[in-house]
Amino acid sequence: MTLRARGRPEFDDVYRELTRASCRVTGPRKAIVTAFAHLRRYVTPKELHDHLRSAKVRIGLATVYRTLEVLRRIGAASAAPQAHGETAYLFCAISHHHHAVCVRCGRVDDVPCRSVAGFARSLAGNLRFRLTQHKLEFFGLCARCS
Amino acid sequence: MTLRARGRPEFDDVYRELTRASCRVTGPRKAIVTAFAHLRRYVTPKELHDHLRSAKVRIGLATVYRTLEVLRRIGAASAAPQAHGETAYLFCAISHHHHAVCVRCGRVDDVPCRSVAGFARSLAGNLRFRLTQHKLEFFGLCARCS
DNA sequence: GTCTCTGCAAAGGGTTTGCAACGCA
DNA sequence: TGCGTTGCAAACCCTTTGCAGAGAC
Repeated sequence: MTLRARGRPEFDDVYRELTRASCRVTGPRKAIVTAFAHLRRYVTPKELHDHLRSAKVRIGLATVYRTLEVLRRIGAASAAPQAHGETAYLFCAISHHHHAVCVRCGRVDDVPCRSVAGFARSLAGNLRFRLTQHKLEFFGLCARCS
Repeated sequence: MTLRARGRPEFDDVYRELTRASCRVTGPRKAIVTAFAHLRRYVTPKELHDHLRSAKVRIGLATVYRTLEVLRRIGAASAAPQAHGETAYLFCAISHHHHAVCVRCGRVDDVPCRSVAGFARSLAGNLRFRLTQHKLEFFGLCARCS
């Protein structure tokens, strides 16, 4: 397993999914998608809103919240509730994968979901990512329930 | 790797850690620890508060919040921010480990953190836990930063 | 033209804080 | 007795909602 840096964000994929979900491709939404994809890290709605405003884009905070929720619904963003109560979002490809988050610069690369064996191998040294933390949780049925 | 059901909660370990952290072992804190450990699943502060009140324990919601934060700090609880904005807490042993959460009954068992190889083996069939979902995220330094 | 989206402001809801009384150590 | 803790209520802050006007298709 190797880390695959995301290429140029494919906005068209996102716009297509929006249309498929009966959502409109509006100016504010395009501005949000562009800034969101450009940042390439987890951002809070407020952060994204500030970013847009400082780029002279007149937009409401509520619109950022609503758009991020829509993007999450169509699979173009992943949400990560933070400890402080805020929710951070990451622009990402519309497919199942994991993330490798750099704790220094915040950059996020996609980690394709192959097999657990591949995961183990990568930990042996192939992964060009110095792991310092991992978060792992299992969900399923315990012995009594299954 | 096998699932190890937590034995009788070791309250004394918790009280010892509290003392070590210059925190006092008070009546309200004992009540919270007892109820918290008894529940053996992720609970929100409000849920725990309601549980205590219905058990005729007079206690303030703010105290529950403050105590859960203290327990998290000393390692006796793990916090999991929820999608809705709430934070759920789980009473757990004071050592590094993972969790196996039953999606039906909510029961949580500790999964000792051995090696990744052990993790892979367990997935091959030793784990008496039917996995239906997993959540995995890496934190560290990317190639550029390290 | 229709139906969704937008910005603004107010409401909502979880969490934190200020403070005087309380109670471990 | 000293200092951390508690309960209550108000303050805080992130997020959602209501609504009238604007805009996509």
